Amino acid sequence: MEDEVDRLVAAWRRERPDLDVEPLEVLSRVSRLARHLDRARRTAFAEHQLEPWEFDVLTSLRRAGPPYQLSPGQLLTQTLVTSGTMTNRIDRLAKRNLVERLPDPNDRRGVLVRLTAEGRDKADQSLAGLLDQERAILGELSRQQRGELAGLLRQLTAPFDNIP
Amino acid sequence: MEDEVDRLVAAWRRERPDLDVEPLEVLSRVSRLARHLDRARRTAFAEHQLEPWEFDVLTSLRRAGPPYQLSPGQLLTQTLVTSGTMTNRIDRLAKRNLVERLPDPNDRRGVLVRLTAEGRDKADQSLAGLLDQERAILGELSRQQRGELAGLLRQLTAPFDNIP
DNA sequence: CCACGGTCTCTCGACGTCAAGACACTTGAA
DNA sequence: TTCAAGTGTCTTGACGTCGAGAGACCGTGG
Repeated sequence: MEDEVDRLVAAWRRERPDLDVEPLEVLSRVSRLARHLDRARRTAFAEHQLEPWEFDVLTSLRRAGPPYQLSPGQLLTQTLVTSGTMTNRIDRLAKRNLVERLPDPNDRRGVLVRLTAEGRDKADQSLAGLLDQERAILGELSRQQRGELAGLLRQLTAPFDNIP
Repeated sequence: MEDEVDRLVAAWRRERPDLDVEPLEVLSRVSRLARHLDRARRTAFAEHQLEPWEFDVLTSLRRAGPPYQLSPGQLLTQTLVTSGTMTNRIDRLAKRNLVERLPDPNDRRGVLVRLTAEGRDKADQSLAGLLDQERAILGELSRQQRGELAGLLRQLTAPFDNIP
């Protein structure tokens, strides 16, 4: 089965035979697949009246375990957005009563963001829905292939996640 | 080497041992890696005074081969953006004299977007830079591993690229 | 005890994207 | 020929993100 990247690579080989475009076979697929996933997630979350960005923040807090609170800075590294964006996100989630902002008792510059009961429910419900959808997408692959894929991707993400 | 997704999955297994979160091992890595790549591309293109979205459009036209022209609709499917976004992109690229808009001789609703000589140069220069950067990122993997990874990713992208 | 660089969060303005709809044109069937 | 449905592009308004910088606070070294 051919995909858009196969066509893209073939076109480059025709137009620029002097270049080695092999890296695109991997990384263009990563970028394009991520865009497809974004769209699929958006429609999946719509059932729960949730935007993808809301899911990202709520589930980061949910994963932290009781008492379900993290600093904005910790949320930054998990969600890969800038600080201005995170401030905005927390504002909107607080307005919807899904999270609340508390002063950090150990650092008066800091703030802690805590999940409300309502926010926790939303996180739990939408996670189940997301996993169902992702299982369907991965249905193409055998269990072993999924394992291989995860391992290869880890080798690429690890440098980004550990060095900076 | 551990990455952020390993930590994420471990946290879910602790907090929600009732759920099978294995799909995240693959798809969360895809999404996160794509964000890292976006950032890396942004800084790489800055040397050429080019934004990632400009690169996407210019190289789509470049790949088309002489006379380097495509309809906005064809550009949509290649870049995975909406039509309103593409109109806006073409406007800005035209203002920078990197592309020009021509009436489609075969369809009076239609428009053709053509690369200017300047636009073609930009595309060629920035592609070489991108490939260098991507090769560095993929340096972690052997040639054979890159091939496996590309093949597995193709299985996931093909349904998105062919069905809709 | 003070000073200073580092850290944390927030503010602000500019920008790019999206979704939905408007409009003009095309196509195929009656 | 005519008309209705389909197609291709553009317009509009709302929204989310980014980057740079400000302000408050921490902590180490002198």
